[in-house]
Amino acid sequence: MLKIYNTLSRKVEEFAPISPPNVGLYICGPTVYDYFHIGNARTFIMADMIRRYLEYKGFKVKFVMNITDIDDKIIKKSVEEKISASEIARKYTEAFLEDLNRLKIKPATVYPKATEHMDDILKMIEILIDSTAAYNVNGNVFYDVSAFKSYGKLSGKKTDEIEAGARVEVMEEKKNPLDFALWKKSKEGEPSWKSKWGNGRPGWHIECSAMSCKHLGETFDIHAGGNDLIFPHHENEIAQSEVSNQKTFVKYWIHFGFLNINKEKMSKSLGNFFTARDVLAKYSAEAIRLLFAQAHYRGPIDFTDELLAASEKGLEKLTNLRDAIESALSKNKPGEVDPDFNLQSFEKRFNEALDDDINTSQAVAVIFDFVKEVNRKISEFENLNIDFYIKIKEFLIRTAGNVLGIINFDAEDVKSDSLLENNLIGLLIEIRQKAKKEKNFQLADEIRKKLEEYGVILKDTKDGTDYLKRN
RNA sequence: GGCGGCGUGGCCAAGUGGUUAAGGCGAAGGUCUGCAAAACCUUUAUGCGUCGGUUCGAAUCCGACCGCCGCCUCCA
Repeated sequence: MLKIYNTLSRKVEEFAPISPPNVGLYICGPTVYDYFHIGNARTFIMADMIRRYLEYKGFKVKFVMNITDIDDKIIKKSVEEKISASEIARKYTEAFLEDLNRLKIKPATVYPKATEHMDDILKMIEILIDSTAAYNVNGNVFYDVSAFKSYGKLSGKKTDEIEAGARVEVMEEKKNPLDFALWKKSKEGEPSWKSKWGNGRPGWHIECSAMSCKHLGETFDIHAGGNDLIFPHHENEIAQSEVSNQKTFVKYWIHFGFLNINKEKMSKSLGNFFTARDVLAKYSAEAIRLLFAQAHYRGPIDFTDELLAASEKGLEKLTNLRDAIESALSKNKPGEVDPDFNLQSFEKRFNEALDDDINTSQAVAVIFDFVKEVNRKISEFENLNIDFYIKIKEFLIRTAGNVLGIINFDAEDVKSDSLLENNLIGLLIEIRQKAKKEKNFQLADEIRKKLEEYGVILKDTKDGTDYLKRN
């Protein structure tokens, strides 16, 4: 039974979806005005792992990730770069989808865009005005926080205390400093949409309420996002949706910890960030995912090169085993030994770890324990039967592959697919073999070293020399 | 000021009342090897921020203190 921490109740709860086996999962996607950074990537990756685990458990997940493609920041950027706002949005939406793909994040079921949901947004604002939870001042429409008694239930904030903090934006048009914009009047030359209240564009919070309702219904299972969205963004979503639909908005709220740089939050405003692209240029997606999986999703991670390098190194344990499995399976030389190997116990431990509030760190430990145990069997017995290799391969694909996304068995870099290349490498291996026999180790080592420079790694085993390609 | 969280080996990190405190990186020694690589074996926290308390028993519960971070404003 999966248990998960719910920000709303501040407790670990049993996960019981509204209409099993279906699960609705919504996550706040990016505002597309720039490349996203590796801290954003943590949220996307952890949501992806939760989604994949739910699917592993047999749930049918509808995964919705919105794209905010109209916003003040996009307009600002379009002025700076002298390109239209829609062109900025288009460019960074494309980059966003590309980066998700490179991070091995499974595509969402839908990526709704704000600009394509104007009717839904306008309709929701109208309902809010009709129910007196919103008011129009000269073409700006605001949500009236005092209209929603439960305001603050997610963040644990009380409206009077927030006002005491006096750090909220004060606008003369607002009745209450906490009120937030649902519809913003557009200035001359800015992108705008027609509405009853004049030309303008939607506020940030209302988009998520309108789009999640459209794609997942008035009440859905899981809403996830970064810690910093709890207040005000998610609080405001609750206020809008629960007043306009008169129903509970979301059953489980999940929030992810930050990625820090020198113990400080990584953020665009502090400028202390690396884009996901920067990091992907130096490290593999699998290493990034392993790094995130090794910590608890709610805690902070201090991001450093050393940590990523360590993850990259740890990953080699996994890829080395993968290569050994593929090599054994391709040899077509079935052995007879059927080792005593309790695969179920590993699968059980893996499940228990993730069932316990998505303890990915524990799950990773199970995978490494498994790798060690398999390697032990491989070094203990010379010819293990094919059945054993097939079973352990399937286990790794199911768990480390499909759920955690830290290993890929479809990698084309294991062996070359070019016959000529294979033959040439085979020839060099033969020559090296002869050199070794004649104790010409200098030549043998030179061949090995040169091939390594070209990305071909030789491994001397009892049966001869094996090789694999890496770049 | 309000609310939330954190402090575990050289580094990262799980564990939140009960056998020898997971796992990864690093380090040392060994097996295998011509040498490597990989893999395996052994070693690497009598102790979990500090001081008290509860308990037969605490990293785990309670109290105080020290240190660090986040949200309260656009931010994953």
